[in-house]
Amino acid sequence: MIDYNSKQVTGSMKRITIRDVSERAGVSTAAVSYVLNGREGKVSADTVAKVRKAAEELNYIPDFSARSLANNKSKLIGVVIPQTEDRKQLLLQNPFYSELICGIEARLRQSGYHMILSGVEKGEGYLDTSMQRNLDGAIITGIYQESFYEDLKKVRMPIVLIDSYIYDSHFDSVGIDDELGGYMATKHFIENGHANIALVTGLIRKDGVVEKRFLGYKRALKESGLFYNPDYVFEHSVTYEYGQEAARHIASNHPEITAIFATSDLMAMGAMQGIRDEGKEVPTNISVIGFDDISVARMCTPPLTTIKQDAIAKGIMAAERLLAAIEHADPSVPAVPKEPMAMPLALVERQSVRRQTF
Amino acid sequence: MIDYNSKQVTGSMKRITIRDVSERAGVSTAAVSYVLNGREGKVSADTVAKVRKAAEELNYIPDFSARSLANNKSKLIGVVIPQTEDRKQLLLQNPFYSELICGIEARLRQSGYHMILSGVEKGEGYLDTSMQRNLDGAIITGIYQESFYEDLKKVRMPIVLIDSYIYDSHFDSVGIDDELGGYMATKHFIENGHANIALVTGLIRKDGVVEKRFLGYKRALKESGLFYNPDYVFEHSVTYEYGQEAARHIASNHPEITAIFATSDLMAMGAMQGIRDEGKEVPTNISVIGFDDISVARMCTPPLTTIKQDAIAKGIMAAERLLAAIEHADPSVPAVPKEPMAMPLALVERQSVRRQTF
DNA sequence: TTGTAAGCGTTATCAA
DNA sequence: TTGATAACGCTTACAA
Repeated sequence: MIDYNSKQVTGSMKRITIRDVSERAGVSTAAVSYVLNGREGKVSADTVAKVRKAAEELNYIPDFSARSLANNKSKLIGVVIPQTEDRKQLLLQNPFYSELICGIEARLRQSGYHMILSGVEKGEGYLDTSMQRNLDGAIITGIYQESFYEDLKKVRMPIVLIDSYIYDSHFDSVGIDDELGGYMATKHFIENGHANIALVTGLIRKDGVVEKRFLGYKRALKESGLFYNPDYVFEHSVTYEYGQEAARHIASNHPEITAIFATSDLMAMGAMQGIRDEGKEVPTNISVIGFDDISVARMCTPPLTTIKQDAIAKGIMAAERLLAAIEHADPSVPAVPKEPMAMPLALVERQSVRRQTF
Repeated sequence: MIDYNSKQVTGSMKRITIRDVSERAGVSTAAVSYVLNGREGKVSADTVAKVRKAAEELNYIPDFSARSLANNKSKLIGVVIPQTEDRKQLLLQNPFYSELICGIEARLRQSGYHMILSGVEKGEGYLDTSMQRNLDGAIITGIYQESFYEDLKKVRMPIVLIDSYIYDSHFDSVGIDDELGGYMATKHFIENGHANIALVTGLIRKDGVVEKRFLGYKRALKESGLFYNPDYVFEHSVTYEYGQEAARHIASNHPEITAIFATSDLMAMGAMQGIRDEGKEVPTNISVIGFDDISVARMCTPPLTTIKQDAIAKGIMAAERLLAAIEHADPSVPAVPKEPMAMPLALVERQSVRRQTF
């Protein structure tokens, strides 16, 4: 029995290198490199066997830094998610992002990549990080100022944007049909007899998902011949607290409003609380629809009707497309720009919407 | 698909190296290295100025892979969190872990480190990753089989364990006084007149946080002369669903039970739903206390009374101690085992506990 | 105070 | 098929 670890591990011992393996196998380092990288066609079966045996016995573990230096491949993917405004922390509080990350990480690891998860300081770029770390690619979620994307275009690596409507040949992109989602929610209210429907939302920014949901909201109203009232749009931050605040205002100042479409479940849950704060009931007095279908949506009281999207699947898909782009390193194959990927969407009926009767 | 290999993109991006900087500044690469690493005492003020200017003009960005190769410092920290059993995904669904990650990432980035966030396959080790990436340190959350820790001891880097009761001189550790938390919750029930208190919990594993909370539960009972009934312990998985299931069972089969202590908020929320499923009310018929104070705890109905811990602060603290260990690492001096760090705890009274009267 | 040059571990080119 | 060997970009003795 060989003690594989004794050399490697004992505090003062040196790292096992490809050279150690080559010596033990009685071949060159080049041969070892070939075998260990699957280019076995370049060496004899005998050599392959010897190398494998030696590597196994020595418990050889490659050094990715050296690899990265030599061939510019780091097996490292940068993942960027938005931060909270005030504190400098990731917006992981929103379960939607957590699920996204779960999907991304799982898929990446499955292919032997690691994920560097980070936020980005306001106004800072990501170019430095991508160059320092020799990133093989990046997945960017959220929406940033234009200069951020301009920077990103300069760097030579595949990039997948999640939930962005910036269509540029430099970026691949994965999202959902947000306009449709906004339409579906609003339409559902209308079909249930609601006419005065408020929109509670985060900042409506150009090229952001929220803008599209807003557009869908307006389309549904228009299609049904309903009046679009700007006073019914409550726009601020994507937080439970703002949802609550907006709903309180609605419940106390707008008796005619019978429905609230919140562009995220977090806000919808806040809204339900706000309604209750004013002594009213969901959905008896005011109905609510959310967006995302985060896991707590089914756990709250009443369970929330919402537009479901599968964040984990979204993350997996983004990773998948990024990996495809990275591994498609064949310069001879001409580039075919991909259509942005739109993931499926569904209305999940639970108990926060009431059928209005007159 | 986008063609990342097109000439225009490739051609324009030749990497600026330390050599380019040295040539432009008219000094040696050594001088540049000194200046850029803050060892300015080794060179003249004039040289410092020239180097800074040249680096600035060329927009020099160091290559961390090369740096890592040369001096074994990667500025990379591995962060490990548990995975779901069935699917191979991170347990980020539990908001508690999300918050932990927020804290860790923010603190790490502040000091110029990056975080590789990953799960670990069942039965797999972390040794490979740590060697491949030349990690400067690692933060491990959750509890794993013993061989995992044995592996970890072999690798020469500082490691901080979060929420583990494995006290070993190889590891620093950050947690809370879980026994006290369990005691506080149970005591609160007792002070409010409850005598038949159920425990709903994840698997009680040796050295795990749950075991300690369980111990605190028993201590409180004993101290008050109450009978500890093993039938009142419902032990399975840390999920909303199990909390719900257990509570249903309790509500329908144990009319004498008036209180449920759930060892996580997620389970507590499930429990509240389960109680309602059986046509009973919280806290009118059954009171509930949770653990963690995740953000939804205050959003649910009724707002949940719980043992609050600050996950973000916990993450920051863990990162802080890891950085301290890394930066004062003196290879010649054996590490001085630190006392495990215990973060503060508090009972947050909301509306899920009723005062029993007889 | 400065510069030269020898590593660090891999990959990949090019003769043999 | 093979095996030297020159990069890759940086740090750091060691010389000058």
